[in-house]
Amino acid sequence: MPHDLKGLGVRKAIMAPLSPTPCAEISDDELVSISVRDLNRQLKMRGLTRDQIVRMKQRRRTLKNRGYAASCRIKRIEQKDELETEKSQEWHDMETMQEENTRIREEIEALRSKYDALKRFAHMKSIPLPAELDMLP
Amino acid sequence: MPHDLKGLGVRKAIMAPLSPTPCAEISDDELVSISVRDLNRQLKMRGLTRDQIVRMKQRRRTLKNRGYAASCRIKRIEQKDELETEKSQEWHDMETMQEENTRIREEIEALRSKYDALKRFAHMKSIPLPAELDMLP
DNA sequence: GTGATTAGTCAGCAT
DNA sequence: ATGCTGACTAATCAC
Repeated sequence: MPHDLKGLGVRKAIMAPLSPTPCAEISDDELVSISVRDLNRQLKMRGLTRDQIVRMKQRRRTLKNRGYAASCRIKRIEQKDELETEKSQEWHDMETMQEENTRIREEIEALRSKYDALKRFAHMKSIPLPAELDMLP
Repeated sequence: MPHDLKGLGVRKAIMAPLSPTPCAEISDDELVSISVRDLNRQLKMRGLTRDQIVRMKQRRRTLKNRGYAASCRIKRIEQKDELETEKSQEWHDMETMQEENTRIREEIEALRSKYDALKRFAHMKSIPLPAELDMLP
């Protein structure tokens, strides 16, 4: 998953002390994005000393690390948001089911009383009910 | 909330470059824990230069910051754990309610068929039922 | 080498 | 001064 290093709230003021090398010509954006092969080509093209090359490589690594750290933070925030979203969704489902449950309980209550009324009616009319119809589960 | 700076996986190797001051005698543990007043007393007692005092104060701040960062991370982890715990608890409650719901639905079904049987019985015996007892809600 | 993660440093905000 | 947090550096680990 190639990550987009841009737009991550970079603290540019801190960059300066990291690049005391006046050999520039290669921007940070290029430095982190071009391939190692191309970078080596570029470094050789301009006549950089061994030391300057090492510093460039280190700088590349640092810039990469900066991006990794940023995406790590973003990931953390996204996971937290996801958890909270799922939680509130579950809470909502819970609420719905709770209501459904209440509704069903009322329905059962209504059924029960209707059944009782039916049995009272039978008793009033002195109609004997078969045993299996006399008892409610 | 005074925080416990100990046992936070301190990278001691990194401390060295921060204290090039040979004026020690005050350990890091003391430095972060004693009050400002006591620290000032100690600094005056030993004859530290203006510069050394500034460095000591800065070092104190850095040590404090190290602790703050650690507790900040711990807090983040705890909050995440809390969220996950609450979520799985809700999931469990959900499961329970789901079962309850199913149970009630079966109960209602049983009631309904019993009621129907009662009505069929009445019809068989040619017993006229009052309208309000003939219809189920 | 790349990417992720952890501990630590520092700046900036709020108290 | 203190405490917290975001952004960054550096170390370390897995691949």
